Amino acid sequence: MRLSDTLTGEKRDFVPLDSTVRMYVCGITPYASAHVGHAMSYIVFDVLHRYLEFKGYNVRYVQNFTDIDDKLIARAAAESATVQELAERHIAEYFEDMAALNVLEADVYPRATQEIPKIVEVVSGLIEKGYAYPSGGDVYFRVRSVPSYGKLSHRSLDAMRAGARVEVGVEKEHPMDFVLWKAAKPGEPSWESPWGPGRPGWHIECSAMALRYLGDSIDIHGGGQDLVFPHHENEIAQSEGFSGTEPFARFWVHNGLLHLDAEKMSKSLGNLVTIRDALARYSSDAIRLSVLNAHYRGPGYYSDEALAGAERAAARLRQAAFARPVAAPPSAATPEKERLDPSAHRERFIAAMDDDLNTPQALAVLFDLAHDVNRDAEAGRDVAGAQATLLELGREVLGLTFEERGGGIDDELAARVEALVERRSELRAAKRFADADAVRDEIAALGVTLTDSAEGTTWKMSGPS
RNA sequence: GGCGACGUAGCCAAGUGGUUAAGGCGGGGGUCUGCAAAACCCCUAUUCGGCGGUUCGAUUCCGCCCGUCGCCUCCA
Repeated sequence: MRLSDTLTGEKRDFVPLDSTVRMYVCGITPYASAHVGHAMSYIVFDVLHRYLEFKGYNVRYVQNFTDIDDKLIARAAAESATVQELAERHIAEYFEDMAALNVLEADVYPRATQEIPKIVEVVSGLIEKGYAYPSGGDVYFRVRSVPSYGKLSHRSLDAMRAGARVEVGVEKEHPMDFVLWKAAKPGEPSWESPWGPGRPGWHIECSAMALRYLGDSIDIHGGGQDLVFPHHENEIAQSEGFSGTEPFARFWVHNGLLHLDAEKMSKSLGNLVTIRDALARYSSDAIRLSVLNAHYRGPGYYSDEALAGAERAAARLRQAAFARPVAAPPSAATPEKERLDPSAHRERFIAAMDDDLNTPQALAVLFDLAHDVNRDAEAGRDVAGAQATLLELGREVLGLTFEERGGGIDDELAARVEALVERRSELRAAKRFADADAVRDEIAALGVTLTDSAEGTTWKMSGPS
């Protein structure tokens, strides 16, 4: 398959270093609930993860939690909780959110606070090699020691320095030098180190964890586009400086950012919708479909209109996957020509995914397949094999569940609806249609939609309000 | 200001130097139904922001312009 690499700006053939693909994706800083922008990113990398395994690769997937930083400290203080309590709560919530979105688990979820020895080792190594220097209890990375600094984000130190918002710290040699280790302030969580009590700076934890769990050279390093600079740029400087191995990551994969009302969604702007908010209104499949409908490198857009449309689209795939042929049930005796052969669709799907994870195109193939399944099922042909392919590709590769949004119906309501449905059926049998329609209106007022068929009447909760 | 991305039907969104420019939503028509709903089927861009250029031929390559957005500060 071909994959885009932010560093070279090229789309190249992806070949892992050895039989196991090493993939590291930056995780969250657990100081608040994850929002749908996070959902977009982790769904994208989930699909990459799934597709690599679908292709037969072994994947070792590492995703971190940066469970110590300024915002965590500030938020914990505001809530009179410890940093650890706050982090644990949001990490637990994150796992629930990901499970609800049908995101497969990574193999390792290291946490910054549990990797202090490795972090200290990396910082020490960087000092020894001249890439870093202690200063007043802090330790800084010396950006001028890396001539290629800026190679990922395609900018030069001079250009960055020209930026008006860079402040020169008194204890730094260069304004772009960034902190590896921060001296502890009173009351803050801290760990012992050769430079005194302190805590890791922002970027170092990812270098330490990637080096520890995946080695000096990894195949894929992923994250949102907003991490390209400074986070990933600094990770490269730290990791390559420490290990002496280039490249630290062979493919840098960045997803575009999710927008809400024409602006990117972010914690700092406050314009966010949490994953729980979204899941309360839309199915996991709808959320995934809305993400995968656009290429991962471009921006995504969250809106009720888009999600409602995706919900309908999800229902369309589900319908086709479980549609029953109108004629005789399929059997082994079914002539070849009376069967829908999905192999061409399958090839097109794989070709699309092979081309830098072109999920919009892959999805289009699935919709084409759904269309053919419906048409042929109507004509009485055997579509079982095609349906199996639809389910297989949708579930295994795209992480769709083909299930409706679950839960939310209590027994009392169900009993009431059942009784009303029964009454309406009796009225219909008696051809008292006006009365039957009145009952239907009553049922509709409860937020329930009825579906009549030859086998009887079924009901379900209407779509999101 | 520097660097970068993008502008395709009512909306979302793939894609290609040249036969009919994917797919989804929405909309229109039809099948089914007591009527509906749901579901399914059919239809729905002579055209790809604007102006030039290269070319036999450009939506696709180049230049300029207009517009939107991102990064340069915490962010997936």
